[in-house]
Amino acid sequence: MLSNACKYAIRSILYLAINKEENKKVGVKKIAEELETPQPFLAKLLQQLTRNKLVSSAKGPTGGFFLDENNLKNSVWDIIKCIDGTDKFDQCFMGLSSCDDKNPCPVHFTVAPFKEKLFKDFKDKTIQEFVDEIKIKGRHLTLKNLDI
Amino acid sequence: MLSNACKYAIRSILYLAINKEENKKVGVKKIAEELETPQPFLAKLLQQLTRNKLVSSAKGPTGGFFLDENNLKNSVWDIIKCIDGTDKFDQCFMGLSSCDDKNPCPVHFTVAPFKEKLFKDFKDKTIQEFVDEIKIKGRHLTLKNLDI
DNA sequence: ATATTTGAAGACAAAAAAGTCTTTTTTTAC
DNA sequence: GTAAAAAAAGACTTTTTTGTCTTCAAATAT
Repeated sequence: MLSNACKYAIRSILYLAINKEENKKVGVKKIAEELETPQPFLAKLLQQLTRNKLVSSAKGPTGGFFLDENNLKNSVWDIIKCIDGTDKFDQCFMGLSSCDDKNPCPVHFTVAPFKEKLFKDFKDKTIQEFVDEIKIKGRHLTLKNLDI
Repeated sequence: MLSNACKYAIRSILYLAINKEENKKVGVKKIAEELETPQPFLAKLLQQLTRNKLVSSAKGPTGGFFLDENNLKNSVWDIIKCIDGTDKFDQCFMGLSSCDDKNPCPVHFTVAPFKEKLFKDFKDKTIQEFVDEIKIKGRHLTLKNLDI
């Protein structure tokens, strides 16, 4: 559903939001290690996110990526729009060019409510709200902290 | 979620099941036209499905593809296994290598019930049953018969 | 028998996605 | 001021997906 690129992007931003501290910036290297993603590939993604004002960055030593107040007001949906675009979410699960409640494909009524719920999760909540919920409910983004 | 290849394959088989008549075979050309898919690409897929006994075929004039009784006993899941494999269904929506009820990613509890339902739709019902339901409930696979 | 029609098979090509590498620019610490 | 550290930018490569083309094999109608 989402490309690798998009998954990396979402997780990066949630990571930055969760680990946000005043004046702290995080380098690609660190983020890539934590999320276990290919570093140069992630670097490109972070640049794209920065260009689109979903992430903030600073060059030079002590530089890195971080989220400012405005960045935190975006939604996960904004990230998806930036990296993957949202066309694929409008498309029929079985590939029909017209599939809706009136002319449903065989799995339309299984897929439609799911999309509805997922959209709600992604569109309505800001990154900040998403992260607050993650912290309360204990969701995770990386395997690093899991003691097994 | 599903590749184009897989969508074409599923729709082809459902098409053959819906339009099944005694001793009638359908050529790739006809199927590709009806489903509006690239013909040579679909031909390869049908060959793959035939090799895996999900579809039956006959060469020569009046030849073509069709479903025998055994073919109708397969499930949509069998088609997915044949074309895409099922790994992607086991993977986390956000790309975490371990994501389950105990260590859920942020959208785990939105995605999990959907997968559950979708699996049920795809695994439990045979093609025959799937098609019976399609016929009763009036689902569609092509745009050809829709008068707008 | 043979021409024709159809699927089978595999090589080939194009496009998209994923990922790498190198160079440049900016900034900070010394 | 200079060296080092970081992001920015863009060219490049690899892999996967999607799709085409050509040749071969089988079966049928005549």
